[in-house]
Amino acid sequence: MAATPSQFWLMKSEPDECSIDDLARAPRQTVPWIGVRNYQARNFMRDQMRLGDGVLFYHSSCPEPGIAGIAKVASAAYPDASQFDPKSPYFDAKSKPEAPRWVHVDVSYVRKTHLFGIKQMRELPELDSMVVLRPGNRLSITPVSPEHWEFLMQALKA
DNA sequence: GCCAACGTTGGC
DNA sequence: GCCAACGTTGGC
Repeated sequence: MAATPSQFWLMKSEPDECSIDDLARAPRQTVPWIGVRNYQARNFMRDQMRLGDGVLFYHSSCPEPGIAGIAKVASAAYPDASQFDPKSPYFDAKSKPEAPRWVHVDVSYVRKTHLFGIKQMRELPELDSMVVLRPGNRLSITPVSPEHWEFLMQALKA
């Protein structure tokens, strides 16, 4: 049974760090979405994400930015261990184990798509209200409306 | 490597 | 609690 997810997200990942292929090859095809150090993005994961939510897996900061695949939310939010590791680039000296500042969810592979580039996205009037396309948007996690999700599912079939 | 956008920090 | 300086993001 594959219940239709009710909420949708776009999550940016640098393919140098974790590409859609890396996700497909990961143990149980699941990765912990560590390293988010932005409160708004954290709050989406902590307060709004639910198991099974649909995820557009987006490659950023790379030669071909765009949607590279489909994933899903695979856990509730839990503390990000890297914030307590002084050797990690994500270390946060101000975060205490008894009150972790940063949490994250796990994300699981669903399928790879052809790369749907940001340029292509910007050319489609159907998508022009997507949060991720707003000028200067820097949020690594943005909500996606059911309409945009449905449109993209159709567009990504081909 | 440039630069616009914008979140965060810290002095006041 | 304001706001300037600074750092980061991310497309180009």
